[in-house]
Amino acid sequence: MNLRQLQTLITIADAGGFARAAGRLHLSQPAASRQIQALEAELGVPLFDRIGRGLQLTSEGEEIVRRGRRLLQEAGSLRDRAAALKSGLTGTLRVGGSPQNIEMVLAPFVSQFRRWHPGIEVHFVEDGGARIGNRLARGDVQIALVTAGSDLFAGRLLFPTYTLAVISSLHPLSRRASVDVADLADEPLLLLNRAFASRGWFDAACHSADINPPILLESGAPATLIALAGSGDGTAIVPSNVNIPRKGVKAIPVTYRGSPIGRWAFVAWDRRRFFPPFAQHFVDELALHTRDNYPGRDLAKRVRALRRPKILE
Amino acid sequence: MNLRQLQTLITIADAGGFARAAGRLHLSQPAASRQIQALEAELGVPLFDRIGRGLQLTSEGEEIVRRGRRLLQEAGSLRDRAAALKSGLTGTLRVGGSPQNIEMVLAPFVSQFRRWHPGIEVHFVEDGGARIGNRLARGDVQIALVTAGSDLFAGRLLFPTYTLAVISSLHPLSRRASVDVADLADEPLLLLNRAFASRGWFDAACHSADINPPILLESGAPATLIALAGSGDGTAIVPSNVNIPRKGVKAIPVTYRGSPIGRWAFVAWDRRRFFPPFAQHFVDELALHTRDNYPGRDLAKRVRALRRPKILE
DNA sequence: ATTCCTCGATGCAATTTATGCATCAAGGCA
DNA sequence: TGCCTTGATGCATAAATTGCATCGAGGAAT
Repeated sequence: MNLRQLQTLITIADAGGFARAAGRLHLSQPAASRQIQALEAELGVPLFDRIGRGLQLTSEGEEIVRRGRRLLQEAGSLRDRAAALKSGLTGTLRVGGSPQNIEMVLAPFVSQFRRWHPGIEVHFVEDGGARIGNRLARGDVQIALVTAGSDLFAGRLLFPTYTLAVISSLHPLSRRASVDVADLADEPLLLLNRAFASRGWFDAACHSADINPPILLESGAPATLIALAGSGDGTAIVPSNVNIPRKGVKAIPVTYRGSPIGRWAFVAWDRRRFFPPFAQHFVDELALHTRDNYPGRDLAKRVRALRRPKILE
Repeated sequence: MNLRQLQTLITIADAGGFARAAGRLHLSQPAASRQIQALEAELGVPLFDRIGRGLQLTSEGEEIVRRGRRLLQEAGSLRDRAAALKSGLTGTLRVGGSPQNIEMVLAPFVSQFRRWHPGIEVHFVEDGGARIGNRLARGDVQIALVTAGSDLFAGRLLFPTYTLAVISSLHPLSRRASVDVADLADEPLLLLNRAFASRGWFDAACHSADINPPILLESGAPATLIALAGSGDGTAIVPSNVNIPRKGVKAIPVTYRGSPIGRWAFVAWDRRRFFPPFAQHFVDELALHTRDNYPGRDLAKRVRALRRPKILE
């Protein structure tokens, strides 16, 4: 059985004759005749009563035609869908990021992206910032917001992410424009756990500076750390892409030897995989969007007064 | 696009590799590879990311696979349905007959037939007894209950249909075992219209006997005629397949030159058309059923005492 | 009754399509 | 580094589809 044969069958049924149908299908009459013969042979059921000059579907034929119509319709819809996917106006896009980046960067952008590309279904995949890269390599996501790259990935820079010290407004350090890791040597610290990429940067800086500050709490929830810092219980170290309340606390860039600690966030995709057109649009528009909108942008001017953050990779 | 290609695509997606899938499909690996290439070329969308040793569907591929599954499932269901139709256990049967025959013969039988063949859908097509033959020739019905045949039709005898005179029990003729058309010469008659085949038989007999009885009423409703006859308003001439009440009236066979006037009813079908197995069953079982059950059977003994009715065709 | 015309079926040759074999290039693994 | 597996490709072969010419049958017109 064959979509072609079914198409022929239906055309013959509609046209009321082999010759007429063959014309419509740009086929010769014998070809149509043989297609129906093959179909009848395979299904084991006569589809037409050949009565003299006329031609009429058997009751079996009628049923096959009904079902064949449905089948062809569905096949057509598949073709249409493929064309839509090809055009880039439709498709499914899985985007990965850390919970913070999804909340602060991707979600706001995607709500706009969805309006501009109603055919594209965007799905978020959330994972710790340190594990997003694997997800991308494995193909779980087509696009990821990361701070560390790989040869396998192509990418595009978006915005810098700094390491911030969040302290109570009453704290003596809160008047400073920046804090060096050395200054934190004796501060009781509120740190994120190692699932956060930013934790790695801070640990590395502490190691290099040869300091070992006391760790009061290690958490997976930045908000918890910030709340404790607000109560004066210590200094929270968080990346600049977290949501920081306007009142009660101050966020101050952390530096090491005068340079802010951080990485550029960039949007990455897998070089080895097919990268559909709408994914390219996503990347382009995201880059445009984050030129002016990204978490911690209000700190950027203060940071630029120090020095440009180091970019790895 | 092709059902075969879709099957291959899906098998590859499930098996996770061209070679493995090719094995399952009893195909060589290059053949599978080329089918996918053709599909990708036609749809214009890459279906797989070939990453090193591994293989993974693109998001487009995933969607095509989903839809392909549905398509193949529907195709399978079409095949199954065709097999069922072939087996003769399922199908649609359109049966034609006069309203009287449908009411008195077909409906009672079909309610039994449906129990024995739950897969067969039986539809009735009702028309005047004189027009059923055309319906059969045109293909509107596959099977018809008729009294007049044709070279085009095959058929099987079922039961005799006599012409009856229905009169009030008070009428002087009501004691007789039979009535000759000649006896009706001066009776006021209640006749069916010419859509009824039986009307033709009676007219022919009157013409042969050279009589011209007064026609009181010509109707399409046998019950009306019988009701009037019951009130003593005349003699109703009806075929023996109508429903005759037990009280108030007597039904007496009408003869011409000593022979009852009538035809054998038979079940007919179109020689030129495919006759599915279940239709054959229908005919066989209907013949069996009407051996002992047919309208007017209680009169049959009285008629046999006269002479066997003439059968035309 | 006869002739003509149309329709679908069939024989046959040609072409297009699909397949298998052998082989290649690339990536993963020991 | 060498080996093994995986998918892609060149090429020859096999299978299928198709078109042309033609046949036989059934209607329609004369």
